Amino acid sequence: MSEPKENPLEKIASLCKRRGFIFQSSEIYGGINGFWDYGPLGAELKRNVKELWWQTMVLQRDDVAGLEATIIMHPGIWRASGHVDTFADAMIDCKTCKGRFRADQISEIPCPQKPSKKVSECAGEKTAPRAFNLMFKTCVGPVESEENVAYLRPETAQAIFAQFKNVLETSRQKVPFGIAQIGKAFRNEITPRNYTFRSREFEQMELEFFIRPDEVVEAVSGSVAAPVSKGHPGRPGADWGWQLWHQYWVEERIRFYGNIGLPRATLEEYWQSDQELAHYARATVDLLFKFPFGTQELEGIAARSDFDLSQHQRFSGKTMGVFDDELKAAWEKLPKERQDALWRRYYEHRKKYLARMGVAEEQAARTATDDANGLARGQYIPHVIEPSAGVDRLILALICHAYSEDQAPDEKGKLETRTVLRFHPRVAPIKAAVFPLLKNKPELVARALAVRDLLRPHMNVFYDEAGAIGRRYRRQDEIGTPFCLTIDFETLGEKGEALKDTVTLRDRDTMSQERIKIPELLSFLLSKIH
RNA sequence: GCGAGCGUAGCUCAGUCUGGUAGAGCGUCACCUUGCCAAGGUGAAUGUCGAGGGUUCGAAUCCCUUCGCUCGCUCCA
Repeated sequence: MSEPKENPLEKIASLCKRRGFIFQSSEIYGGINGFWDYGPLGAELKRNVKELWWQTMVLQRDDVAGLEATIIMHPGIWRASGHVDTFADAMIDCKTCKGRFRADQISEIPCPQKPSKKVSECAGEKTAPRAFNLMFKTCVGPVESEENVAYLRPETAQAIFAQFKNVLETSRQKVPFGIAQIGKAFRNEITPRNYTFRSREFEQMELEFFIRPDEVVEAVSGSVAAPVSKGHPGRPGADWGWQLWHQYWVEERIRFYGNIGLPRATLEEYWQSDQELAHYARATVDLLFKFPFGTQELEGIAARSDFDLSQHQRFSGKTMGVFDDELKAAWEKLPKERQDALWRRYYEHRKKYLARMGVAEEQAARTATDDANGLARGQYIPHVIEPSAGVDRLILALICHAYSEDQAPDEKGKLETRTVLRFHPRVAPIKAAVFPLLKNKPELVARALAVRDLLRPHMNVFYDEAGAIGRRYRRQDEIGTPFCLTIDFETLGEKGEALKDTVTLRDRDTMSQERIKIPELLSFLLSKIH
């Protein structure tokens, strides 16, 4: 109880609170489980990360468009996505064996303690069936009733699918292209754990990248390029099928993490096995980070086939298909046997999907035939590659990775522990701190404020004149500020013309100092933070 | 949801067993000092001891409830 904290996560949580990165939500009322607030520095850090993602995924590309959808949507969306069914099972707990079972399965599942008997027959004391819904529920309109129940979205992805046609028509994009969104999502987790890692309210950065089905690629390009090696496959080609697109996005995402200070070596790629894959997924790669509490997922890059758009097409009755004039033109020129082969493959995929979703055999065959006939008219439902990242767990990963303690000599040469957040300058909440060497010298203060004002329009800078200079450096180390600028008597020209108008530039990681001319400061710092 | 442990200042913790109404270190703020890596001096602010209820003349301390945190189960589309 009185032991000093050794768990790194506890040290990090203390630092985050002490310095204003992360607070517990509603703390003055005792807190609320699974909800976290970002303080001044955390808010800057998160803004930087989201801005970099948006820059990388949307603004610096010409094949991705943005979207910002509502949190509350038509409940039909969650029926189509499967969330209402899979989230809303009635569960029964056994007080004897501590097991939890779906109420509709207790006569099939064997009791964990007495496997000879089914759960419904064993002697364990059981609770009444309880609704177990992981989606937050609310009512639209002032009257609370079953008819106006709505849910807070448990993921941002579905809004992208629901608005797919609107975006397609207004953005002047053609498949392959993507729709990106950053936004809040809500899950009523049973056990929020591990600091902010699994929260009930969290933010996602998701891209749904729509591609041609392989049959269409083959019809248009003659063949589907196969992945040849590991690593980034380079610039996208017209003959890429889903496998290359999937590999491309895995590598693009790893690059992104490298650019914000999580190099490849800090991540682990985990390819889900066939047993783990969701039934509609063709492949899913999780990008994992080694948190102090275990190696956990930061992002999943899933090849989701045409499942999502197909579901919304079936449930909404609106077509989610696209018209592709290249396909139409190419199809006409294909020899009959190639047409038939591609038709057959597309037909089988569609029929398999429909059958799995419970569509009757005959109806499935009819619908799949219609779908396959669409190919000749240039019509198909796009497939999708989904890189989906959690912002808050990325923030936590950045802080955990940045956190370090090293030994630095103090004034008397004694070694002291120095706590440093080694953020990449791109994400650091404060880019540069500006100090007058002494605060009781008005010339130094005035000059320091002038340097602050020079930089402030371009980056987040922090001015500090309180305390000894060493203490001010250490304060900035602890919040991850990469550069400190000290205005001293050399700056004022007291040590000769050569040093006039230069400042001390102190580096957070090496603690080394160099002189830099004030007119060169801005371009130097911008080169480091961009 | 179940079981165990914990909750005292911004942070880390002492005080709880043996009821007598709150402390330390660090941090923060102000002033002085300070010529480049947590220096020194003086002063200050901050706790309904997680919350609610009970026992008692008196509760941080004992009891109950509740909320929160941690760990183990469970769950994890």
